[in-house]
Amino acid sequence: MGIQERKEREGERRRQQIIVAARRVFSIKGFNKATMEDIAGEAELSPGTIYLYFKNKDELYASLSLRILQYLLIRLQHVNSEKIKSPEKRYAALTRAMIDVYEFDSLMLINMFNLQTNETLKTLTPELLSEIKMLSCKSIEEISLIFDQKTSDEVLSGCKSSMLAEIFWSVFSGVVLFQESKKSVLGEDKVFLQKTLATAFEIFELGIKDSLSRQQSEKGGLQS
Amino acid sequence: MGIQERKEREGERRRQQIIVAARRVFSIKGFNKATMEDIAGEAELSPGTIYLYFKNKDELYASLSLRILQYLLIRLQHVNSEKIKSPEKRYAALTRAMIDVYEFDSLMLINMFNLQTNETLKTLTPELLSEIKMLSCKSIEEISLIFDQKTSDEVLSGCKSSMLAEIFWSVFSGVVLFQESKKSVLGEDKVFLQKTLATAFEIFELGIKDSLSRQQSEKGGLQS
Amino acid sequence: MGIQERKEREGERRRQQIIVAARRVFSIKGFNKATMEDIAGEAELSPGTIYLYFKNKDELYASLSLRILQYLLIRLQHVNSEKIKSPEKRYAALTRAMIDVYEFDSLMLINMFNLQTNETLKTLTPELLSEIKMLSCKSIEEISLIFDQKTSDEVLSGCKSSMLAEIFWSVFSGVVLFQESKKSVLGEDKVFLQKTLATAFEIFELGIKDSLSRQQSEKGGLQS
Amino acid sequence: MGIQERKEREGERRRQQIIVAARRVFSIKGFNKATMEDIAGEAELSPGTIYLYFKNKDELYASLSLRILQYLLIRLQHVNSEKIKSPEKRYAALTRAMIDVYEFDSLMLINMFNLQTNETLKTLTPELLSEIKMLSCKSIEEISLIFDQKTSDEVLSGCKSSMLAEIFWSVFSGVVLFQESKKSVLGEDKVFLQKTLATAFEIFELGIKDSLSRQQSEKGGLQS
DNA sequence: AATGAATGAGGATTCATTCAT
DNA sequence: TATGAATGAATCCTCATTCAT
Repeated sequence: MGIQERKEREGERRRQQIIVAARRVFSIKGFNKATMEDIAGEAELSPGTIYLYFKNKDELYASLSLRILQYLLIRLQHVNSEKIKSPEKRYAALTRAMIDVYEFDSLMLINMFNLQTNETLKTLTPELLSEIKMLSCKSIEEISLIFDQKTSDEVLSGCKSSMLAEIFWSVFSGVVLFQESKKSVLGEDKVFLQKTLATAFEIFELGIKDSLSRQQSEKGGLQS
Repeated sequence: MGIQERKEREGERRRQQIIVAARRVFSIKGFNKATMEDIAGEAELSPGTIYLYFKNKDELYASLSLRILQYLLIRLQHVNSEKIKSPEKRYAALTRAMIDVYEFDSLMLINMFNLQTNETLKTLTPELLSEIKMLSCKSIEEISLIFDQKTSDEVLSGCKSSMLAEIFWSVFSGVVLFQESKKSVLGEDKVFLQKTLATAFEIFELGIKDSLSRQQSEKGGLQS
Repeated sequence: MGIQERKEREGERRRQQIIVAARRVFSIKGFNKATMEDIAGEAELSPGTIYLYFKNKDELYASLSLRILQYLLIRLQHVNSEKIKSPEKRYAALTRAMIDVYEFDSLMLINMFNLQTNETLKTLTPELLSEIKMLSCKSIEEISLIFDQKTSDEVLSGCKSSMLAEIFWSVFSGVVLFQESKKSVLGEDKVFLQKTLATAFEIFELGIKDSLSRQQSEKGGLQS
Repeated sequence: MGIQERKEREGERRRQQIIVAARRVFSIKGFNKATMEDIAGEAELSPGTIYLYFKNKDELYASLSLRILQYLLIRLQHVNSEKIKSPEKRYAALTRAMIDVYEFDSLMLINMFNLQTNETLKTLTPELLSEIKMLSCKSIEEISLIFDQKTSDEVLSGCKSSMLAEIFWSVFSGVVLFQESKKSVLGEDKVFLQKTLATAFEIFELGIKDSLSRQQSEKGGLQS
């Protein structure tokens, strides 16, 4: 048992070793220009070894997303598990969670966003694909839940909260990707992503609050 | 001259023919998996012919972005040229412009957002790259100007309006990309992108308004 | 039309050029040890060109069999079309046909026999596979027909003639392969295959004749 | 010594274990497509272990032939050692021996026939190669001897009997391989190989008898 | 003796790009 | 200008074999 366990842990370490190398190489060279040999070299392994842990290049790339998605989901579930009553505090916790995720591994986060609108998805193992889908859906649902709880006492339907969740997620991904693109296109050196994110979330929060209060008084607005 | 002109116009038609085909193929297969032969087949031309009009695959891909960026800039400049006084109406015009751009060619728009954090950028001709940068920057500036005019009479600094512009841009791209990713990852069939976009902009607008009014009274908040 | 035609003929020439090279290389190095680069080199083409005419290595290998199978079928159909009355002469024509096929291209013939009991079959295009099956079946049927006509006036059922055809075919392939193996295993230099084949066919003929005459008198023997 | 012996016996058991697994895998996937890992898995051993018992893949494959060849030779020697006088009974014993060999291990038999015209031969150790050659030659010689004895009192030269032996061998291998190919190419489900073999041998026997009797009377025919 | 993770050379295949027509 | 056959470098991936444990 102890041996079995140690071996599995050893294998997991290898996987991480490869993932770390792949992350570095992919983020420098991009998916297409990065070769498996590059990654093997970065991981100080031979190319063949990578294939002991990942079926092919596409799956290796997609696996990068998995870790950040897992972290994201755990972080969001944690927010919900705290059963925060005040909507404002719940929203603040959500915002904090997203920024945490970003800080946890921004490179992988960007990889993930790229993956999601990418041809690579179409060539993945069904297992990996459904794992990614499952994690994505669950995360959106958790965000939705945060908004749902928040707005349940404020007369907003569930359908509305899922849309809020999607928009919130969009704002997040949009800001992250835009900041990334600024580096390459707009030539900005220092990126104040956190500040921008915080501002974006703040604007978003204010907007929702206002929307809610208007709905209470007018029973109109966003529902249409 | 007449002949010269007709030839040029003929050439421009060919370029468009190729661009249209490339747009279709790229949006179905993605940049990496799409081959020049695919595109040539779609355009009912031979591979060699494409190289008479585009230096290589990367430039062809980048050209797709160029057209939409040009349209975007023109649309934004038009908003500003109208010298709308009321901040609310100016914001509404901006929102309308963005949705126009989206409807003009959503496929290319998505391509462009992908391009920005993509390896493709790294291999472009300097001319094309700077063209893209220039258009992107100008567009952001135009948006910034819209917010600037809006808020100039509302005690917000220029730095603030450029950040608003960036966040607005992020929200836009985030929503567009998220809707795209929903198709492939989340498995949604019908996508109500326009509605989502409208809602996102509405929330954003409410948030900004609230932020502004709070600033007036408290002289705090977002500036920090 | 003339241009179209010339191009097609040009393409067919290329195919033959590749097939000839492949035949040489496969027969020297065997399937596994022969590389596509070897074949390309032998054909004085680049590796990529081969893939314009053959889907992959397996299909190229299988295509070698196609030509000999086609020749075989035509040769057998010709025998049947001659409507030879005398059973002895019909059998002689069959024997001659088989030896012709062998002389036409013995290397390809051996390749074909190897192919038939080979894993390669499992990875072919359905089209190519069914082409091979069709040709094989038709050839056996033609042989069967030769025996059928021969024995129709000799009280043998169709089932019997198809078995005769299979055994005849087996004798043929067995002799060919054995002679080939003698080269590599038994170290024989000069191969008297024709003589051996002729003898085998002669023995086979005598055996059938005898069998038939016995059946007539005894109504027993082979049918059981 | 006791320990030594037990170890050797243990080792021999392992060899057999591997051979049995290899036979299965090779016959399902063929030589090229079968991997050492496949075989190791089938034998419930690790890849490394196989290399303790067999020098490499080629030798393992060749070893499969060795066993059947050894069995064949013993069986044929047994026929000759019986000193059967009647030519008919000797021939019947030969036929019985061949069918025995087929039944002993048809999979390996087919493998062996494939081996003979295969690239594999070219990479064997000289020792193994000469072992195979030796067994093959001896077997042919034994068959030849059976015919020789048969025909010695029937005025046929030794050259003639060796040719008979080769043809007999060819008929045997041809029928076996053809039946195998029927499975994959002709799509037959039930294979009446034994019956076909019996028929083929019967035809062959009748042919030889007839040939011999004709020779006696005419002093012509096959000798040429 | 047995393992099985790691190796890395080797080969099939692809595809952007060219160029003779 | 247009073609599309040909190219061949580049790269993914396999798998027989090894060797430290």
